[in-house]
Amino acid sequence: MISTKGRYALRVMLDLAEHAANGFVPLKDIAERQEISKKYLEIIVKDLVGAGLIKGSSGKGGGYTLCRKAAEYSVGEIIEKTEGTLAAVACLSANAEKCPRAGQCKTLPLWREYDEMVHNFFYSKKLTDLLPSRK
Amino acid sequence: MISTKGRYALRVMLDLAEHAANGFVPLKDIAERQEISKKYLEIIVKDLVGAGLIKGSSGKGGGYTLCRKAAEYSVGEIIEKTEGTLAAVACLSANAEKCPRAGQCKTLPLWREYDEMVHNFFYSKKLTDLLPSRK
DNA sequence: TTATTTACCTATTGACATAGTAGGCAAATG
DNA sequence: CATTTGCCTACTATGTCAATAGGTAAATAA
Repeated sequence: MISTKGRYALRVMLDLAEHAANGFVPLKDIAERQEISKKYLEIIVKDLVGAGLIKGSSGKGGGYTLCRKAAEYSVGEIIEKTEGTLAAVACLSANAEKCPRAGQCKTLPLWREYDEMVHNFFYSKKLTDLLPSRK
Repeated sequence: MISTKGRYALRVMLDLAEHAANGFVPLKDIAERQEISKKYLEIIVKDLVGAGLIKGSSGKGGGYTLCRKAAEYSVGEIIEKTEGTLAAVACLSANAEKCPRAGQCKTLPLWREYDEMVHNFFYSKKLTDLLPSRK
């Protein structure tokens, strides 16, 4: 299950994309618009900054802003960076130790297939796909 | 993420399907073949029995057996029954309280689409799809 | 009838993750 | 130099995960 961390991160990214014109967007504003505790968001944006997805600027007139254009972000990388992994089962997680039963495991191919499907789904979805199209 | 409970449940079901000819299969045998603690498996088969997927018989010559033919089980129902839900995000879980932001939530359609994809994937996969085809 | 084999039941545990909160320091601007 | 902002460490309550422990009940075979 995708936790609040990943889901909130996505909402923060969307909020930043929508207010990109304003330059740096203060976290306080995002917290109010998204109705999420600012304190909790601090943890999440820290991850996003650490992952190089957004950047922050201190002081008056500061806030956060995207590093790239909205269309260049996939939902997958946002979730993966904040959630830690996109893997659906522990055996397929990046830091998983090698399972001794892998060779004879009848379920492993299923998990692989699932994992690939999920990966494709989220990495083909761009941030702009979630934005309202302005005509 | 799909936990051990759902994954082990699937392996138990596959084991039962492979040894269906023998009638009731003792949990002890399954535990040994699958290299999973019998004690832990007890919890899992209890769920499976409760969900009406398998049935147990006490005493010598007893064990567990499938209620239907292997081809009539979808992987989805096995995981859903043992895992509690197949929902990828809390907002889409069956017992979720109505989110007041649902109307304006820009991410909800994404989760719905994802949820549908996952549901279709697992419900279209049958137990027999994971079994080696004997020629 | 009694020993054995099996399922089935309740309770408990340690480790870890989740979803935050609290209280500050550092930097930038007006 | 006061205010606004980001940034940092620490703490906590609650819950879930993955088991283990120690039984009772039922069915069968000797």
